[in-house]
Amino acid sequence: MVRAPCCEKMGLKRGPWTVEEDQILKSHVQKYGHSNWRALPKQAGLQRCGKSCRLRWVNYLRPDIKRGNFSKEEEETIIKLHEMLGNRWSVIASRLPGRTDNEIKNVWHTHLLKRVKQNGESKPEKHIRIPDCHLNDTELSQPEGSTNPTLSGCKSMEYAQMSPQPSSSDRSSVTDTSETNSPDLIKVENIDSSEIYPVIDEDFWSEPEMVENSGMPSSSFLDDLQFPFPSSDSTTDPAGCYGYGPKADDNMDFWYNLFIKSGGIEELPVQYLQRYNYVADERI
DNA sequence: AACCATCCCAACCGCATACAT
DNA sequence: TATGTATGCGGTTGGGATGGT
Repeated sequence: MVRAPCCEKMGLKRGPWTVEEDQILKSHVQKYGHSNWRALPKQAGLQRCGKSCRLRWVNYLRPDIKRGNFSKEEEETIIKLHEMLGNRWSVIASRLPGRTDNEIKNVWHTHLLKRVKQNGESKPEKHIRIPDCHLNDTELSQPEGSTNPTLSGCKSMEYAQMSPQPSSSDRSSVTDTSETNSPDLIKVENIDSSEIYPVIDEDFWSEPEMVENSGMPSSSFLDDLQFPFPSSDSTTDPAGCYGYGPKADDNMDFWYNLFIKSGGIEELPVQYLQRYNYVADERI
């Protein structure tokens, strides 16, 4: 059964916004903020649902929205980021101050996708999906001169210069930060890759200790694995991070990609992920 | 001028996640 | 821990604008 749209319940208005509605919403948000979108339309006297108000504000009324066509540079940035991140429009938008995820998504589908196809710019076989908890302003990059990370195996590692990830509700703060440093655009190529990829200690490269005839790493080897998730109490276990990270799937994708692309101990990720009911075959 | 096809974008929907209790 | 609610995100769509015939 399909859930009825929220606006239908109360006979609330849908469709295009009028100038009057825009004015009411804009002045209300500027005056009182938007701590509670659900209550906002009632307080402001709008016959709209909170979701609709939020969308209108975020995509159109926000004062920092940049209008007009995308510059060549902006388009290049979108293409580049899309190649790295896939359809993660909100993350891409956070790199383009004044542009909304909706706008970027539209531009991608109407212009850029065609251009990319025309130019024969192929999509990577698989995106390296960095967990959201690791995506901050300085973390959108890749190892120098390569599309994919080249880590081989993983025993212990730590992140360099790990900084807290703003919550999704803080998206505007990401934009604001970049604006204070002036550039309209944050250049992908200016980001230091050492800030995102782990610093690996020597033990990292050692072969896993295997249980005889099982194809499985020994339990002591698994127990010794160090995972660099900062928010978890259980830093030795990706599943320990599962409940903490903003997007659990992203965490697993990250690890999966990391391991699968490794040349050293390919058995480990499959076995390890299966331990957490993550069907590896679907991800290959 | 009239019709049709395509483009473009604002707005919507449903799901995932975060947060509160 | 379980459940309910609020918010954010990404995919999709409706309809106005534009261009071609």
